[in-house]
This record gives sequence, C-alpha cells and structure tokens, in this order.
Amino acid sequence: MSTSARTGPPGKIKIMTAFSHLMETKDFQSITTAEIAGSAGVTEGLIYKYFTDKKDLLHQVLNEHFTVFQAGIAAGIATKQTCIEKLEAIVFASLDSYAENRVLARILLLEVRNSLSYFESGAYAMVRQYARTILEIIREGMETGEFRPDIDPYLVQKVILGAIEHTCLKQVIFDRKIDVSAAAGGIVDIVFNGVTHHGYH
Amino acid sequence: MSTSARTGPPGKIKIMTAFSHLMETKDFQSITTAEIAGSAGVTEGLIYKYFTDKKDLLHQVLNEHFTVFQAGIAAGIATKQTCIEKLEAIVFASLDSYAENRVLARILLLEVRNSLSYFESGAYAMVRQYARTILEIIREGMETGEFRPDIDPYLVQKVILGAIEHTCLKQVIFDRKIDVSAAAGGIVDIVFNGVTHHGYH
DNA sequence: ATTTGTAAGTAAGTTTTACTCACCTTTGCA
DNA sequence: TGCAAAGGTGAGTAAAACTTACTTACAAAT
Repeated sequence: MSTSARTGPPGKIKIMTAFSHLMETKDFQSITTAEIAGSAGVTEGLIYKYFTDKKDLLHQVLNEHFTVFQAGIAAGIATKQTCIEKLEAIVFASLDSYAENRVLARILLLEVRNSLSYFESGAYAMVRQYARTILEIIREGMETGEFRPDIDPYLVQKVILGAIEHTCLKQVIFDRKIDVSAAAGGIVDIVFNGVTHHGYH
Repeated sequence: MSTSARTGPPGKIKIMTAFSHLMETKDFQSITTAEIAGSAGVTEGLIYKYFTDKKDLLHQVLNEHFTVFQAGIAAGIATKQTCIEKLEAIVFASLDSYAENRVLARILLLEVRNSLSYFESGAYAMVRQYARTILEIIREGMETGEFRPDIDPYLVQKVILGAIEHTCLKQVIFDRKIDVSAAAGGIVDIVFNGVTHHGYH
C-alpha cells in the first residue's frame, strides 16, 4: 500500500515514505525534521525544497492515503443499486479503511484539524468530495422514496459522518481493534430504523 | 461567563483568562508563551510556576469551561422524566454550549485530541463522565422499553456523540452560526425514528 | 564537444519559542 | 521582629523549524 503510486524525485519519495512510517508510532508534534531527514537518508534542507512546511508534508502524505481511501469507497458502492445499500457500503468501507490504515485515521481524525491551513489544502478538498457523495445518495434516496421526505439531508450526512468518526476515535487513540462488520451494521441499523421501540412516524 | 469561578493566585487567574481570550481568535499552536504572558501582564516564567506545560494550561482552561458545560447538561436533564426527553435535553444542551462557547468547542473538538497527555488529564475524565451519562440513559431506556432491546448501547452513544460533534465542527471551523433547536430536533428525530420511509422493525 | 540551464541535493547557519533557574518581594503569623 | 513560604521576575538555554548560499548531476542546444 505504501510506496505504490508515489511520484516525483527520489528524495521527495524517501521523505514522504519515511515520514509516513514514523507516523505509525509517533504523533506529528513529536516527530522532528531532523528525524525525518535522518530516517529518509537525506538532509534536513531537502524537506523544504519539496514542502513549504512540516504541515505541508503532513497534508501531502494525507492526500496520498486519502486517494487510496476514496478508491476503496468508489469500489464499495460500484455494484450497489439502492441508496440504502450504497450508504451501507460507504459506512463499511470507511470503517474498514480507518481500521486497516492507522496512519490515515490518525492524521485525519487527530492531527490535521487544529490548523487552518488544512482546510485550505487539497486533502481537505478530497474529504469534502467524499462528504458530498454521501449527501447526494441521501438526496437520491429521498427522491426514490427510500428515505423519509421530511428529513434534513445535511443533518443525516453529519450523523453518519459523526458516527463513523466517533466509532474510530477510541480505536485509533487506544489502539483497540473494532469489529468493522458489527459496527457498520449497527450504525446503519440505528440511522435507518431508529432506536425507539416502535417508531413515531 | 469567563472569570467567574476562577480560584488561585492572581497571576494564575490572569494567565488563564488571557489565554482563554487568545483562544477565541487564534489556534493553540500559534499562541506563544510570550504572547500569553504579555497579554496577562506577567512574565513568561510565571506560567511554569502554575502549569507544567503549555498543554497543561490548555487542559486546565478546558477543565474550567467543561465544568460549566457539565452544569448546563445537568440542569437540562434535571426535570425530564423519560429517557427520550433526557437524551433530547442532552443533545440540545450540548449543541447549545458549543454554540455559545467557541473556546470550549475549539479546544475540545480541534485542539486537544492530538496529544496523548490529554487522555490522561482531568479534563478528559470529565468528558468520559459525560459520555457515561449518555450511555446509562440509553441502557435505562432499553430496560423501560422506550428503546429497542436489540441495539448496542455503546454504538448508540457513539452515534449521538458523533452527531453532536460533527454538527458543531463546521460551525467552529468556519464561524458559521447553526440553528441549535433545529439541529437538536433533527438529530434526535433521526436517531430515534430512523431515516427510512417506513422502518424495518 | 562545449556551453548552458535547471533540477536534485548539501551543509552550515539563524531565529523562534518553549522551558529553566537563580534570584527578588511581599505577606501572613508565631 | 523575624522568617518561612508563596508570588513573581528576568536573564538565559536548548532544541527544533526553517533559510540560504553553495555544489553536483544531467539533459538539451549551439
């Protein structure tokens, strides 16, 4: 998964690979530029030839990982017909990606959100595209009658995204494994059917 | 709301107040200790008399804000009878607190999660207590028959927490106002009743 | 073949910033 | 009155992010 589609001069690839590797065991703050350079076998100065910032390096590595993530999502919903099935597939694929790729999960859920520059980065643009996909499926489901017509699609999107992220949080923080199938099934059951015993509608 | 229940030597109070104020407009990383001290009218060294770390300062300020938050939650559910009403009250009170207190929201949702020390802090212990309260209401609702007996209460908790947090994210990042009543009502409607048109159960 | 231009890479700074430490000053109190 | 302890200071340190002036490799054009 790691060094697959990396493009550019060898130094840049080495830096990104080394940094990505370091992120598996340490958090962003405690990884120094000297450590990255040493681990990559280049000098510190070279980092600033290819990245404006230490944060820019983080964002570019996230970008790479998220590209793979997005491909997994696309593959997951490709064969699905109904909106319910599509959303199920997205929830499952998302949880699965986070479970399989701690670096992606750690960066996306814990490391990038504290700085404004992330929200101006290309990585965030991809995240927005991912969120938009979910929104459009919900809207489609409302039109086909699969979903109630009186819901706020934005809110449903937020509930789903929030559920996915919060489910992965403990896992990524405390290194716990989660049962992806069970979690995905549980989340869609709650969001689709609700938790009250007989429903109000 | 700010300087109310602050205790301790005047220098400590001034530091916490100044820092909290700075957090309204800047993110944690870009606030320097020199800036905090200057803004508080004390010397930089004094910060380290009362706080082990810059992060410890962040955690103690969060602790203060979260205490107020928790009181608001407790007040919100005090008069409620059913579990449904209690959860409604918690969702509303949580969204409302985040909407009213950007500093709390910013710290809790964006700034603290990236470092392990937070999860060992007293502030995080309070957050866990808050999460436990929600979990217990869900369990109670399952016993009384308000909620379905076949749901995973942990998962419902995560869906609710995730929905609350994700709803506030855009608001706190991009400074957008949200309609707290509408959002709270929408979230509980989705989680309680589900989004499918007729329900499966 | 030689020049020229550019991209890749280096090595030695500089600056900023969190944090320390030895030293004053005020205040309660026996 | 003395004096311990708490409140507060200011100069200094170390580390880490970032800069900059320089060198090497290498491809195309003259």
